[in-house]
Amino acid sequence: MPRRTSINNQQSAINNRIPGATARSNLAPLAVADRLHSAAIHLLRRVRKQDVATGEGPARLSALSVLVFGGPKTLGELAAAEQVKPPTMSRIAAGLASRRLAVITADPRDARRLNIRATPKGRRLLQKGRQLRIASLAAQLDVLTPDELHKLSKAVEILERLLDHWV
Amino acid sequence: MPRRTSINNQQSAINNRIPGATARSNLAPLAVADRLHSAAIHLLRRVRKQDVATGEGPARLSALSVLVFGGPKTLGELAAAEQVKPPTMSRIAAGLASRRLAVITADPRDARRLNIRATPKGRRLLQKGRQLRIASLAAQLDVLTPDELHKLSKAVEILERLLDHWV
DNA sequence: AATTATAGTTAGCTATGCTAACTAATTAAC
DNA sequence: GTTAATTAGTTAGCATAGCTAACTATAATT
Repeated sequence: MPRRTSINNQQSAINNRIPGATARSNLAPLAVADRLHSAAIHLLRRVRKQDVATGEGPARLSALSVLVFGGPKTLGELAAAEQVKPPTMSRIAAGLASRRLAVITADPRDARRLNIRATPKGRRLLQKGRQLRIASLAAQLDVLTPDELHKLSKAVEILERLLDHWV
Repeated sequence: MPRRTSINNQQSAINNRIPGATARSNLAPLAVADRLHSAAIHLLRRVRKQDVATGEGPARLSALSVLVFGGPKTLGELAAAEQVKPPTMSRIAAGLASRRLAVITADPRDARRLNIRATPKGRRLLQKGRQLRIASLAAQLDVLTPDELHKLSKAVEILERLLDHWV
């Protein structure tokens, strides 16, 4: 089987290859951006395969993750965090509630608002799924030398800082 | 606004936080896997925002990308590349054809097969979208020092090698 | 020639995204 | 303190994107 030079998927869409370089100064950032982008796509595509084991769709897992790690949220906050519109989150939240992964209660201070929080069951399911993802990635990292792992770790630090300041 | 320690989205689902370390030897891989995973999620989530400008959904953009960078494919090949089932790809391909982003022809050698190839219009649309993604990422990388950029580049090399040998 | 295997399609389901139009509750104006 | 405006979610209805099961058509085998 020939190795594909470019792969894409549902979570990614646009991909590889070197763009036409314009100014001299940003040639390097463009090239690194291109390869980093591609690597991120392929990496997530692979770890995401573990998610089927949870029996839940990506939107629910993602919203649940925000609830588990970010604490209770109103529907609007959850929609904003997930970058979806309120009607979409309305259905996702209802789905989580129907599966007993979250509970939805009225806000005592403002009857318009809904408070949504993860249940212990939701927490367990999320942790299990997340563990599968991380474990599958860690298993791959295991072949690296300590030096490579260290370099990778340092690069992640750079990325974390970048993401922190991203507009 | 407080910074969320963990974010997730449609393309990601499961996320951050340090898992319970078990054996001593794989503590580091697990920790790096965790942060790398999270960084990849956040990075793609941000660049993906550019995709709306293309006017096409993620599945179509992704399939189109395979066609543009990998050349013509049969429906089955495309389905395999995208990790979806044939009926799903059948509709995606029909969608691409209806938008004149790809053409579907019968294989002259085997009448059961369909040959799907990107049109010039499809190529242009993909390149435009991809450019927006890469440019938005490159713009962020631009704040890095040459040394940081170099370290990032080296880490991407490690990742590329890892992905190459991934089962 | 008959059977089996392969390539895609059709039908029908679920989930996930959207906008537009609505209800209900709160806040602001007067 | 009514009335008006704003805010929070829901409902309805549409499109996309995933699946399985059952089908058609073609090719390969026996």
